[in-house]
Amino acid sequence: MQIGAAAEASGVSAKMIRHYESIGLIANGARRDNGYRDYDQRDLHELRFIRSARDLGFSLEEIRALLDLWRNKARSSRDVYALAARHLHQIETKITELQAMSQTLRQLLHACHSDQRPECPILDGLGGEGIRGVHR
Amino acid sequence: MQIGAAAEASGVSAKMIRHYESIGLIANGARRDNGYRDYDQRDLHELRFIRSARDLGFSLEEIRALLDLWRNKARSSRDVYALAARHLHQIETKITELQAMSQTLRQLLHACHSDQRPECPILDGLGGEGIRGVHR
DNA sequence: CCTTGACCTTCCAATCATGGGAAGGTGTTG
DNA sequence: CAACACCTTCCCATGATTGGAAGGTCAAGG
Repeated sequence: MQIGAAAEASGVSAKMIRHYESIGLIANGARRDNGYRDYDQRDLHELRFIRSARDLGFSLEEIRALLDLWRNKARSSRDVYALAARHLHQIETKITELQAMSQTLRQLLHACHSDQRPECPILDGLGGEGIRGVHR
Repeated sequence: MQIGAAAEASGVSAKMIRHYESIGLIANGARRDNGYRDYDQRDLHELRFIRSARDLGFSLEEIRALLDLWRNKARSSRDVYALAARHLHQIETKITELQAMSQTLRQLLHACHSDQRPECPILDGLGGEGIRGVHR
């Protein structure tokens, strides 16, 4: 299986497959005589794993750790749980931040007449001292 | 007012103030004889505006547009509203995506025993075919 | 036999917002 | 005069991904 087919089947672009290989996330796999990369079902499984983890927002470093656990038969599910729980917490923190932003934005939008006149509470709000957008 | 004081007062780092200047987000302002940048209350107001907009998640390109509107006395609040509304929509989309991720993660975490054994529904879920994390 | 087109290879660059650090100038204080 | 706290410009790194250039490989069709 060439890289294009593996990309198609896994949902990971050929570009990214090469990149993951270059940073050591996946092993430098088999090559054919012509130098083309060759993928089997095992590789495909790994790529799909990565794809799923990316879809859940795990960083490549987190995925590196997840792959280590996945490959390690002597792992404890506690370690996996801890990693995933930490990530969930990050996501929830992010959601909270975004909700604070969206709430402030909605208030500003609500105060704005949205007509042809220049007066605008949105600009006034941004120009004022200090927006509660959490962040930084 | 030197750049350090302006940074302190605006919440925008000196590094970023120079950067904003270099990309034309703020004007190439006044310099003293020694070459040091010099800031007044007007500049400070602008920096605070940028800082607030960043806190609300606006990109620098969106902020560029907002600043244009802010400086333009003949603006219509409708244009400001449209820009902000578009941004709010992006944020809400992002929140929805993150909520989908967090829900899937919570389900996986809930199924995991989190003990010393290797069996782990989290890894199984990631290895399975297709995670509903929205995204990409 | 040669061309076309669809693959593949490596390498370099761009994105976005920010920070780190080097190498050097300026200015005040002890 | 030295120490220190500023400032200047310039280059590089981050994270994940994409784009593109320049070139090799291979099968089908004229």
